[in-house]
Amino acid sequence: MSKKQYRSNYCMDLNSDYIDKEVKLAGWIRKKRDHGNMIFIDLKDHTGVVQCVIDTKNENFENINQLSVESVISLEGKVIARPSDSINDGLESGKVEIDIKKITILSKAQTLPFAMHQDDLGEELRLKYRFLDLRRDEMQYRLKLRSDVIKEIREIMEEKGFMEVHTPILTSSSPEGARDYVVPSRLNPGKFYALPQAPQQFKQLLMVSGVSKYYQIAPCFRDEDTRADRAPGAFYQLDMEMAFATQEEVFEVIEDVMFSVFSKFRSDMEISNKPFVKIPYKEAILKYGSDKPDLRIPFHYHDITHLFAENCPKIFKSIVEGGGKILMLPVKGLSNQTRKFFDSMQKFAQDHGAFGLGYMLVGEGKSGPLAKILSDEVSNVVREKADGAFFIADYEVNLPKYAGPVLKKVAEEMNLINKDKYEFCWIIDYPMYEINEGKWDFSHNPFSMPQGEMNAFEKDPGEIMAYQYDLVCNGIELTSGAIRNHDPEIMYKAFEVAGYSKEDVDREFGAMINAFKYGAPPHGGSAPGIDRMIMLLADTENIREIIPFPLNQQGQDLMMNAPCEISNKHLKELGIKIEE
RNA sequence: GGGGGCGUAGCUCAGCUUGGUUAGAGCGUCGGCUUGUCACGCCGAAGGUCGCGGGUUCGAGUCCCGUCGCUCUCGCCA
Repeated sequence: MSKKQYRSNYCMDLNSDYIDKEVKLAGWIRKKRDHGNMIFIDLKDHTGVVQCVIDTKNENFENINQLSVESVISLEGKVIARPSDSINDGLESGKVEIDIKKITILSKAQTLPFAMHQDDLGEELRLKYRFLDLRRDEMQYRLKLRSDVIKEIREIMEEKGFMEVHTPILTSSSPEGARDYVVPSRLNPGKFYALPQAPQQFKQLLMVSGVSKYYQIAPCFRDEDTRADRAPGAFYQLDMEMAFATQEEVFEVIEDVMFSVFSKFRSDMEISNKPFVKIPYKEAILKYGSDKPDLRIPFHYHDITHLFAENCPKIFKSIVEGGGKILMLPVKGLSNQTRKFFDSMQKFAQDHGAFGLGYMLVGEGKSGPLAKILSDEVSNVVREKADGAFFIADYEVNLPKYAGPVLKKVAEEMNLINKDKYEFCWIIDYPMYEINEGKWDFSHNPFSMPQGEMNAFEKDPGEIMAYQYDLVCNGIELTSGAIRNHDPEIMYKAFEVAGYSKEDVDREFGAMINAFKYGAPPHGGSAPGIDRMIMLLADTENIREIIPFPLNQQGQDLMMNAPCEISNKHLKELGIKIEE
């Protein structure tokens, strides 16, 4: 077997410089154009396509004539200039073609379940034949982008002095968070490993070990139901953690990574300048109705509750007196919208749990359902901002359900989202606790440090904020992070509020609480979702488009037939009985 | 677990509203013709358990009930 048995060049290498050179190429037959006594072949490899030509004078003619598309061949031939009237300017190799001398058939292809150029295929079919789906140009591009993004991330992190450490895939189940994927243990019958939902505890333990800056391109496993931006099975995070770091120092690292990666791979887009905007959680809810605001939308809610102090219409009165808010959403161009538009927005809001969605237009005079009810003072405030506004009256706790979706829906329907921007923002000052069925529960990560540390607990739990932050881009949550609680006493106290005894904490989080008793540096970090970053970079609506081998919505791999049953022998070895 | 949408040829879909002769199209496949195409062209052919089960009806792809599958979404996602 000679070293270059299959190929001397790649398809896209070939241009006018190679004319009259003998070359060997290998790849797939993407297209055949049969002219009877002459056949054109588009040969495709990972670099692209080059046209090859053969006619009946060649003894290999019949071999090629019979070959199906997507068969794999190696061919030898001479690079020749195309006749001037058949140059293909749409193809990089379009000035030349290969005059085939000899071909070797390396692998015959059956008729494909779908044609390579089809781009409207059902997802089920694509996943079943993912190896073919990935052969298409669009998917090849996404594979390459994913690889390049991860390479870029690694380079930036290494340059900043971070060290990659691999953490276990088989670990123990944790009572907090999503459902775990579990793996039975043969050596310990009746016991189970869990796949890590994130390397959270390990990275904090690494801090205690004296690692100063840790990162990992880490797989995370959560048994959750699917969403367009959430894949079942595994997803990847740029997991990172820093010792002796403040929130600002973590932000600086993440901002550098995001800014570099997004500018490098989408130079056509406008990207938020560093430092990214910081929005306190409470403000985000009142301004955007969401802790994942899409800042490409050029309008937001305004709290105008104060304008209703004296002259409050009946329908709002009980809300205002009960401590609720009146929010105004001024939108430029609103007065040009049809009645049908307002009706559909009203229905949309109600479907999401709103009591109602009033509006007032102030284009020429006042109109709309609220025009008669609202004071001139209010309409003047609207007029300062726009020609019309929606109004919501509700308690703060109800806002995320519908105020955010309404804002987004209005922007989408009126086509007011700037698609040429990546708008980043930090959401900071998350509440440490929230009420859940009458008791206090962690609203985010239980390992976050409460602001004020031990002194925080002098406040009402609902007033305690955590050093907890999210990074959001175009309405998509890219990462959650926190400055951690490294003090066992504060941790016991924090868990006590959420109803955990000291014994509970020792039992459930033994490794970490124990480690913190042996000298733990203050530390904090974050974990941007790599799949979501690539989704934004590749402009796909669905996260599965940028995952090479995703599971479907039922958590199945239709290509590999996973999950699958296992033999009785296998089950017995694991000490497992399947209940019928 | 709840709600919406979809399921007809290998693929993408039309036909269903208003039940009625032999269920169509494009792409793909197969055969024939074709020496300058590059979404090659022209002629022809094969290919269907209309997801599955039941019901209504003289008659069901079409209407009704059930069921399965896919997909979007709510719950869920410390």
